[in-house]
Amino acid sequence: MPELPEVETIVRSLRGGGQFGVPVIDRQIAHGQVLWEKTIAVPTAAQFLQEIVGRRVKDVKRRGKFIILRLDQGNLLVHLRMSGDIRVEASMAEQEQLPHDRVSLVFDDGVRLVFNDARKFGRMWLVDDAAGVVGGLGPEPLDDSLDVATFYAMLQRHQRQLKPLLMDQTFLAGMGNIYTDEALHLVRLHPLTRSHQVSEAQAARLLEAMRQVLQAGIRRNGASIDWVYRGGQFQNDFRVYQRTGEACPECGMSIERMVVGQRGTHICPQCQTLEPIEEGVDG
DNA sequence: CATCAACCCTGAGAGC
DNA sequence: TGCTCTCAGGGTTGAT
Repeated sequence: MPELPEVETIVRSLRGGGQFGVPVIDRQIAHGQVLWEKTIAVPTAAQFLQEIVGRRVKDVKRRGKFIILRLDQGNLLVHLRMSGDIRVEASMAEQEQLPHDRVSLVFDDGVRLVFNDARKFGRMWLVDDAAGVVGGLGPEPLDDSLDVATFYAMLQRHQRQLKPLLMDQTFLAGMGNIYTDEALHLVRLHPLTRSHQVSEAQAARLLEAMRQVLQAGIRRNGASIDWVYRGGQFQNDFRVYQRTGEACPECGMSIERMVVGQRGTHICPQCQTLEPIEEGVDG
């Protein structure tokens, strides 16, 4: 499931130097094709096809789990949701229509960017102002401007279950199911811990743990789960995610699966208890 | 405000 | 083999 590290990997590729080989920056869109209309969230598919013509990609950025292609006029935003993926085909020879292709953009030199999405949850927006789409997002967890005091204060403002709160994109932008489970295990916090009961010391360690797993994910080009998302290696480093029944890397206890906020959640029942642990938490 | 169910979808795995 | 059923999962919406 594309989360921050997977999206970051794709953004870096689109900028050049990544697995796509061909950067899209400075390329001009000659025309587009929409094979599944609902993929275009804004405007209508027909308007999108009309308005996208002639626009040039000036930059590619990430905000939370959104890919933002800054154009010479306006912005094209992409959210991969569950199963979205982007590929760039350099030459006509390698261009082919694959199952689940939803939108393709052909540049004036023949290079093609294709949005493929088996589950059809992914969306694209063509808007003047990106803030209209991503304006409500919380801070970036990897941004240095998010310090411990700020993060602790954010947790104090809510009395919610920790895991759903961390995954709430208006609270923090980019955390998904995988990296949240991994970070919580790293700091031995139970996913049902009430956010306002997290101490400042725990908040500091949690922020550090989130950064640690996100950066590890980026270094490994993201995580490839099942058939979704290709090229990542971070799935080999999972501590608890999808490791139900396997031994906790810290204590050897069997990893358990539970449901929190309607999401499959993986914890070590020995390391991550709901009762506050005053001793031996450091690790 | 916090929580939850339903919804959008389809591949995959289980059960038969 | 092949059919049917169930589920996962990010995010939105509406209800409690």
